This record gives sequence, structure tokens and C-alpha cells, in this order.
Amino acid sequence: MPELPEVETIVQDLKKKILGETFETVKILDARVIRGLSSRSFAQKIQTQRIHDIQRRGKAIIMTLAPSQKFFVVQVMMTGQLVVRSIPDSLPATKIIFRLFNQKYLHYNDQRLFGRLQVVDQLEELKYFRVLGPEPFSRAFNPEQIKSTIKKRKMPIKPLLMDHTFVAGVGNIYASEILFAAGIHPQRSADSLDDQEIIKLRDLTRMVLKKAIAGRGTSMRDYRDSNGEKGNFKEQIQVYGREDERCPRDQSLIQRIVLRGRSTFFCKACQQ
DNA sequence: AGGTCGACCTGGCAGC
DNA sequence: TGCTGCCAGGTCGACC
Repeated sequence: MPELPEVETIVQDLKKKILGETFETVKILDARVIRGLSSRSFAQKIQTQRIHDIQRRGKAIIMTLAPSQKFFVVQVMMTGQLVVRSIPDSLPATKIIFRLFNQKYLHYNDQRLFGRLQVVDQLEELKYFRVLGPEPFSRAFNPEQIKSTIKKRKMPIKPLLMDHTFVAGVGNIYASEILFAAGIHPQRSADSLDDQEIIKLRDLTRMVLKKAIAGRGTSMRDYRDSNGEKGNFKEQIQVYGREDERCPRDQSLIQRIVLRGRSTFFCKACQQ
């Protein structure tokens, strides 16, 4: 999915467009995206409910419903999209169309069907929230906390950064970008980072994500915001997807390796 | 317990 | 043109 900056963009836009609105009907075109509920019971839990709040936690979009007080949780994973439209026409990837009482439509599109839409009484019912680590902009994501976790972890720093129990919201694109910004080699064992590097990692995690939010996220291929538009941050991506291009810092060639099955991009010369 | 791998799905694209 | 294989912003459960 979309990582933290993309989900944050979706949430901020949805707040402007549909906060306070009420679901009228739910048309399920492909029931495979509904988890743990039948189509009928999913629709029943959504219809007539008002969107009382919209927030992000990690890479999940959480809508608080009223009056039921239940949580409508959307995880768009790799290819899911929530797009607000004024007409109900659907794309091949459109799996659910929510009709709102204000004559607008919220489309859930998902090419690969990895996304999940769930309605729960408590967020803790979902394992994702039970194990989720600190938000990168929170005080809980501090050098002492990072240090105590990192000391127990021997894995390379890059997959650790992507581990949502370590820090919430960082995925494959931004893990490479953050490590490039911090000058840390993606294969460095996590427990080898010194105090200064830990602070740098924390600070640059925040800085890279903040800039990406300002750019409304990165669209490599499928990501679209709630207007159906691409994010603008791709032009500012330094290394991800840029194998054999020149490093913007020292002009040496950017390398691609595979760590834990995921493409990883870095500059051998300036990441130690 | 921490770490690694494959499964879940579909479509786009490069190479032959 | 049409096939084959590889690749893709995530998460989880099964295994060592």
C-alpha cells in the first residue's frame, strides 16, 4: 500500500469531503475484500451510520461510526484506493460502492484484492492494532525506546524499519529513502547502530515522511489519493526504483539488492 | 522468541 | 502476436 504518507493524505482529504456524512447504501461488487463478515452483515453495519471521525494509525484508515460506535477499518495494502466521486460508474477494479446521503459515492478499488475492509467494536480485536509499534511522530518513538528494541534485533536495519511492530507506517519505498538520507547501509545489523546513528535514524524517518506527506505521497504505479490523483513525491524520491542511476550525493551508481524478498535501493559509496 | 519464506491476487511489461 | 517469467507501496501464518 500506500505507506504512511499516502494513507495520511487519503485521511486528510476524506475528512474534508465526507466527515459527518451518512452511508445510505453499500453495493458490493466483489465480496472477497470483506473479511470476517458476510456481504449482507457488512452492509448492515455500514448503512445508516454517520462518519463521526476519520483517523490513521500505521497504514490503516479508521472511520468511527455513529451511532453504533463501531470502527470501520480499511487497509488498502498494495493496490487499494478510496476515491470520492459524484457518479457511481465503476472501473474494473471497483469492488465496493458506498452511496452517501449527500449524493456522493465512495469507491473502493483494488486491483490485487489484498485490501481488507472490516467493521469491529474495538480496534484491539484486530491483531494489526495489538502488535503495532509507535507512530513515528509520537514521543514513544524516541532514541531510548529504539535502542532497547534494536539491541535485541540482529536482522538488517532495513527490514526492521519496515517491521510495523518496530515503528508504524514505514514500508518498502520509504525504508530505502530513510536509510539513504541517514547514510546507513540497509544491510547493517540493527544492533550495530551507535547512539548517534539511532538519533539520525529517528530524525530522518520523521523528516522523510513529513516531506512525503507535504508532497501528497508517492505514486510508483497504483497509488491514488481520494480524488483519484497521483502523489507528487515521486520526483523527490532519491534511490527507490533508481537502480543504475547516479546517486544525487556523490554520482556513484545506485544499487538494487533483495532483502527479505523486497527490493532495496542504496548507494554503496555514501551509505556505511 | 526472533527471523525467514511463501501465500494471498491481478495486471503490466520486458524479452524472446 | 503471444507466450513466459518477473515485478509490484503489505500482512500473516507456518516453519526453523
